[in-house]
Order: sequence, then C-alpha cells, then structure tokens
Amino acid sequence: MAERRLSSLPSQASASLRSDARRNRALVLQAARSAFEEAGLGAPLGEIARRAGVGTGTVYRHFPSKEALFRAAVSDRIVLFTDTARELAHADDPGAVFYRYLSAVIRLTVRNKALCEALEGRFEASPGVEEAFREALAVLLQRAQQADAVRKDVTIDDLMALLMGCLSMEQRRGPGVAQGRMTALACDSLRPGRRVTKLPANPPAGRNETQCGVCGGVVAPARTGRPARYCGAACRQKAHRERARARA
Amino acid sequence: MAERRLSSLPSQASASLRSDARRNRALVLQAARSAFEEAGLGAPLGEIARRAGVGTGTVYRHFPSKEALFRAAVSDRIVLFTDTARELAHADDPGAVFYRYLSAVIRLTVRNKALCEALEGRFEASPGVEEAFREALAVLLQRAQQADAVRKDVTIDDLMALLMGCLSMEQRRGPGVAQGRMTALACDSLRPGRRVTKLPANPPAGRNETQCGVCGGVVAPARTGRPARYCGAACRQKAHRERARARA
DNA sequence: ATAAAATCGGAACCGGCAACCCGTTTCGAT
DNA sequence: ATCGAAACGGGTTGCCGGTTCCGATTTTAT
Repeated sequence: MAERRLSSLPSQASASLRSDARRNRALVLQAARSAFEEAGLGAPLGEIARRAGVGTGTVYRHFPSKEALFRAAVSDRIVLFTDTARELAHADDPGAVFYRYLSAVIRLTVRNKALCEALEGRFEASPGVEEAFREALAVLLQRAQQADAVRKDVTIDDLMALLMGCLSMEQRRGPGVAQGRMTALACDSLRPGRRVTKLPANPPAGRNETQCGVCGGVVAPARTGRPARYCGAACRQKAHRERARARA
Repeated sequence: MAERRLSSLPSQASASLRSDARRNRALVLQAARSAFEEAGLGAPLGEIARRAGVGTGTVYRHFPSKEALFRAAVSDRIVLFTDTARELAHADDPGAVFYRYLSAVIRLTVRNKALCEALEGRFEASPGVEEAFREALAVLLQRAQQADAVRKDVTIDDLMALLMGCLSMEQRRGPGVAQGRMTALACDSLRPGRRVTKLPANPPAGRNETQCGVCGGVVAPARTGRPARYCGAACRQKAHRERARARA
C-alpha cells in the first residue's frame, strides 16, 4: 500500500532494493549515460529503456522524471571533475596545473553532449554539483593568477563562459581537424603578456548601450528616466502593434 | 488547377502577387524574424502565424516548410554581413578592420538566436549564402594576416569556430555583465606576439589519440590495423553487450 | 512450497507541433 | 456590379515523445 511513487533515493541507491531492481537500476543508468552522451537531453526515453533492455515503466520506477535521470547520469562525472580540481588546488605549479586541468576537462567533455549541456547550466546537474565545480575551478584560477600565469582581469565568470565556448567550438569541428586547436587558442588568450585590448568592464550599474528589440540596431543610452528599448519611433510602433496582436 | 503547392519564389516575392498576399507575406516574414530571433528554429509555427495575424495555412501558402521560412527570415542578414565584408576587403588598415568587423558581427548576432543557429550551419541559411559569408571573411582574415595583425597559424576554419564560440560565450552571460568581454578575449588570442602554446596541427591523415566510446578515457593510438575504439577489454565487452541488446 | 509484496513491461494516454485540406472570403479584371 | 480565381484560416491529421497505469512476473520471507 503506502506510497508507491516515492522510489529513487537518487544518492544511495543500492541499499535495501530487491536484487533485480538494483540490477535494472544500474542498467538504466548505464544506458542513460551512453544515450545522453551521444544525443544530450534530446535522447528519447524509450531509446534508453530499449538499450537497457527494460520497459519504460521500469525507468520511471527508478527515476521520477527524465530530467532526474539525466542528473543522475551526469552528476558523477562533474563531481569527479570537482574532486580533481580540489586535489590540484595544492599543487606546486599553479600555472601549469591550471592550463592542464582546463584542457583535460575540455578534452573529456567535448565528445559528451550530455556533459556539455550540463556544464552549460541549462538545468542544474544536481543542486550544488555544478556550483561546487565552479568554486573549485575558481580556486585554481585564483592561484594561477597569483602565480602570474593567468591575466588578472579574467573572472571566474569569464572562465566558465570560455570553457563552454571552447566546448561549443571544439564540438563542431569535423573529423580530420585537430582536436584542441581552439582550446590552445583560448588558453593563449588567458596568458598575461603584451595586450592590445582591455576587457570591457562590467557596467557600473548604470545604463549601457543596448540593442533595439525590433531591428537589432544600436540604441543610444537613454537620457530620460525610462530605459530606451527601441532605436526609433518606427520600431517602437512596430513593437506596440505586435503586442496588441499578441493580446488579441 | 495546375500546381497549387508551388508558391514562394523565395527571392523576388513582390512581383505578381495579389496585394493582400503581398502584404501577408511581408507580415509573416516580419513575424518570423522576430519569433525566430527570440527562440530560434524552435519557435512554433503557430506562434508565428499568430503574431502575423494570419492562419497557419497562410504561412504554408507562402513558404513550403518551416525551414524555408527560416531561411528566408535570416538569409538577408547574412547577405548583409557578406556584402559589408566584401566592401571592407579593400580598406587601408586590414588589421583594425578585421577586428572591428569581427566584433561587430558578434555584437549584431548575439541577441539573435536565429542568426546564431544559421551561422552555426546546422542547416544552410540558403544554398551558398553561408558559404559566401565564409569566403568573404576569409579574405579579411588573409589580409589581416599579411599585415601581421593576426597570427599566421590561424585558419578560416579556426576563425569560424571562434566566431561561433564567441556567440555561445556571449550569449549565456546574464544582464549586468559586460557584453564583449569574451569577444575581446578571443580577439587577443588571435593577435600575434609572445606565444606559449603551438596550435595542434591537423592530423597527418594518420591515427591520433581518441576517446573510449564507453568510459571516455584516453585510447592509445592503435598499433594494429583496425582502429582502437575502447580503452580496455572491460569497456569493449560493455559495448558489445549494449549492441547485442540494441539488435534484440 | 506458498503467498504477499515488490517490481516489471509495454500499452495507452496526452500534449505539442508540423503539415495538410477544404469551405469561406477577398481581390481585381471585365 | 459581377464572377472566377486566388488567398485565407483554422480545424484536422499524423507523429513523436514523456508520463501513467495496471495486469503479469519475479523475488523474498515464512
């Protein structure tokens, strides 16, 4: 009787489960990993069930939703990354360690669409898992900067963006093109040295230049109180008409 | 009688159409631009019809498929980029022009999901349109390299990847973070100067290191004739089991 | 061995969307 | 003003994929 749809203590799974259930759970997880790795979250759930050799019902017995399954499938990889970063935080040569670590993470992630999507943070891998990775990486970054191996104006936000950018760059290179070219390029961009461009500072909470919501053109910073959203009267009217239509 | 489902001469549309048809076509195109801009190809077609104030049937009268509509909606922007690049090809200061152009393209594309997807080449914007852009950009790159403003080991492939990477990087920055930081970083990585890393050369058509198809670990270059796909016997067996299951 | 409980499997359900179709409306030539 | 053809629009169809449900099956405790 009692609750039937509780199931799935996502963390410690092996305890107190019937033997077949334990086995099936592992099969599902394995199948999910390989399917998600190839197709990302887009992988159909039926396909995962088929690969695991179970019915879709069984999948739902163990994981309350597709997304929960996804989390379970990728989070351990991310945790592994995090742990590694934490260990490396006390290494001797922070600069070299930083670059090697970054390259390794990228190399190990590129081929794994699920991991890419998870790192991109479109959905939390698991509450905290992604955040922990970010913080561990921040430590490596900071130490590399202290060792003067990474330019000081780069923030952890920049680095996370750069990481994802590298993933998307490396990802769309066909076979026959060297893996890692973009990563190498990105690493070079982090190195201190003779620089031509200053990184644009984050806006001082004031207004800054934006894009016209209709035509994409440049909008001059507003002089009046309300934020300027359109590049001119024509686009503003167009937007109003559109909204009116939307309400109707 | 005759062909009813021909419709949509995608290029010169205004000729020989009834006045209401011409107007509706423009409305649909405009609505498509704005919807795709926000949501990319994922924007539902019904939503586009709604915004245009027409029925879905009308959309299909003018464009044979959703993708054709998408092409029509974005290709003119790309053509604009291409034309601009061609004009700039004869500019005096190839280095500065190159960097300015690159930044501008990124700035004008980031907020436009449709344009991003089109440039990423997941589907041709229009046969040739995307290719033309690439070639025009290649000219700018080459001239900048001749002027010693861009490192010589960067190829047009690298640049295209870098462009898309910048897009994906800038895209996922929330408001309150300066636009263009990643672009600036990327531009710096292109500049010649004291470099620490060599870009990995494209593989000499020989084998190179790959990843294990199961666990993602490193696979040593194969010594035998057949390509090594797994990092060890365990993973190989796992893969075989999986395939067997897939067949059944 | 037996029965209760847990688990399994896959058919059925449901929502969302692209694409199609056809009765109705509008245009514009005469 | 009239009429035929062109265009409209939204209801309908087909498909896909996530989720649920329940009868059948397996495990485990006694």
